Amino acid sequence: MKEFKRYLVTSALPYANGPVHIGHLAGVYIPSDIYVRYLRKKGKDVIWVCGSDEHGVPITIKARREGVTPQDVVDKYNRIIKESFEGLGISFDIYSRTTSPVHAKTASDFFLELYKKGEFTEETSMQYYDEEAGVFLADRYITGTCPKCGSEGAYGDQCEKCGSTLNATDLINPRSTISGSKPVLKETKHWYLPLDRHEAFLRHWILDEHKEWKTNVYGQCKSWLDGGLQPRAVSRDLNWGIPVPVEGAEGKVLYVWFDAPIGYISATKELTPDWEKYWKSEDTKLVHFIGKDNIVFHCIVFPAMLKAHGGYILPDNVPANEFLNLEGEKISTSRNWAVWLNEYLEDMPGKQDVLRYVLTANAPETKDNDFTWKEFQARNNNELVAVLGNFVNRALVLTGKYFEGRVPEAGELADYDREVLAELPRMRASLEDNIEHYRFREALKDAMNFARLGNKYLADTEPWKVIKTDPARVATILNTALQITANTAIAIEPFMPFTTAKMWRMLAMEPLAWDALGNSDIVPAGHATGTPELLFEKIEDDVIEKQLRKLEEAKAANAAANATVDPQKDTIAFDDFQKMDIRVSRIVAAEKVAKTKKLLKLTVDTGVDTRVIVSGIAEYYKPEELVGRQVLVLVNLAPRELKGIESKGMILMGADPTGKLVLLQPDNEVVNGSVVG
RNA sequence: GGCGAGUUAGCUCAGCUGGUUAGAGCGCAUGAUUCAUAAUCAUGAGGUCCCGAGUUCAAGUCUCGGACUCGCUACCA
Repeated sequence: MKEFKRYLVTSALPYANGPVHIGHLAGVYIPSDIYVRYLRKKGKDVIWVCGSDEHGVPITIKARREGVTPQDVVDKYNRIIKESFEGLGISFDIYSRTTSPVHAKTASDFFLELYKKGEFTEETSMQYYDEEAGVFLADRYITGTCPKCGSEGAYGDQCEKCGSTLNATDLINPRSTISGSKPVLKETKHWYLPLDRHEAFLRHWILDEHKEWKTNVYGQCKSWLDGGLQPRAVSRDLNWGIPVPVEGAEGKVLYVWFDAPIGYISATKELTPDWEKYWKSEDTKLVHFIGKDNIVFHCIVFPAMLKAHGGYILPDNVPANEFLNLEGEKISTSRNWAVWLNEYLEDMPGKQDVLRYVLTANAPETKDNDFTWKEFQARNNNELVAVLGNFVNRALVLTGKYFEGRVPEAGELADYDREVLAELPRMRASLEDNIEHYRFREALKDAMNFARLGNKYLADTEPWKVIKTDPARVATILNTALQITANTAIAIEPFMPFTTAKMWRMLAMEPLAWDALGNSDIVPAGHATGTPELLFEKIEDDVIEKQLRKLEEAKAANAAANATVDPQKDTIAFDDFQKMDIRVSRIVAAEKVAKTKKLLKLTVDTGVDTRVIVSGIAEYYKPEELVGRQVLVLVNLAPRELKGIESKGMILMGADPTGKLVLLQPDNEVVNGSVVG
């Protein structure tokens, strides 16, 4: 195995358009914090960088919606995110931001270097341009009528009513959301990073040289590589971001995906003048902690950028986690279904380590996992209070009671004492092995086993009984118990730093180094311990119920806000309506269209004729449920070919605000072909 | 539909390159104990290892087929 002299750890840059929630923590920030705290404690040369990702279209949209500048938005969330990370003890060496001047220069230079080396290709295309505002319009800045379902308010990249992916140029009657004016098509030039050029290299580097990567990461990479890599645009027409630093690129900025990972480099530069030692020495171990949505960027795109630039090292590992659900449902910012870190810190003061513990114990390391408040309560009460808190309390209370708080001298060790103490180095080895292989759930169990061992030791040796007959033996027992206590404090530190600090205070000791772990002579005899306090307190039902209520309320409030009905469309003449020929028709046959998820091929008797209509309702209706039913059909819609089948007409459906579709059918059976109007 | 990941005790998960009675934590039951935040310790119950076929002396572990869950991707009036 390769020997590394130093470590460079990065964590995915949080996007600065909202606070951080438990999903982010469990997936990325807590695992990386554990890893880094462990390395530091071992005395390794390690730096850990992170920061806010502050560019990109969603931030500009949020700013516009709130009537503030993009800078205001990112300032606000950068502050909230940074403070709440600090509150939870997430110990970055630097938390920077992609709007920093150092980053602007770094990203700009990076682009220029690739540009000079001929690593980009250029392509010219037609895009919408707002003449009033004088800017090219990103897809999200254009609305219009959806060419597919005809509803108003579709965006340039997607119609949220029907879910279609669109090209901005397909929109009927497009309008700029900035000025409201009608945009014009104008030529624009963009730069692309031809990932396909790096495919052979990436294939070898990942598939041959990094078989040890987690299966989800390796599999995802293989999937992308096997599918063939495409050139990716690195620039966009936007006025929020880092300007493309070449001539003729006015009004163009670096695309966020290109800009953001360079943020790791910029942050390192801001942190230390020695940054090159970390980024450009083969004996540095680079590790990217990310969520599964970021795999392609950190395993394919960013390495390709670094390779194309030259001089940079590539990641040794990319431990990506899966997603965390909340009470059985996907965490969703837009539906406000989340536990936000900043709110947790306010609602549960002093309970940072409880959250750190629960999210580590239940981390989505191999598959999506579920966070429930009930489990949070159970883990706190049955594991932290009962096992860890209780053991530490017992050891110290007994010492206080029998030896006035002074660590007693150990006499001759019994065989059993030696057996128990011999466990300590073994447990340390397992703990280290698990952390170094990014198995933090298992590692946490190892750490907790120190406290379990202590509880068992006390139960087996029964000092409260022995004290009556053999106080000297009790001195040995409690000395041993206190050695285990100090070991526990060291073992849990990467996971629960606040608790460890409390334990040193209770032991009245300076924190011991990682190297002390596994030893049984680390608490000196005669030392006076401090006053025992409770490490954790029980969490009662009402606290949990309050959190559950809070979630339900947020969800209800959000549903109410989203239930808004579209405003009425423009008035039309009777003639316009008359043009539509809607008939009551009967579905006579239905089958799934092969190789699609949503499409059904329906054969309908319209009274006029029997024809085929392809409809995207497979997610809501099974074919056999439909046969025999009467529905309303727009029969004179221009035919359209879908998946090679000519679809003649449209089944009329009702759509609720979430986009769910329902059939409309006549109150009574009527003859097929009956006119609707 | 294509691709990736997952499916092991009531719950959350370990089980590496196939090899004795399939493991852990929590929960549950019984017992012990009282130093400790009714905490702890011991013992036990509980598993057609998603289903089916195959390879093998031997399969949770390998191969093929299928089901379901999650993600990426394509198609959608």
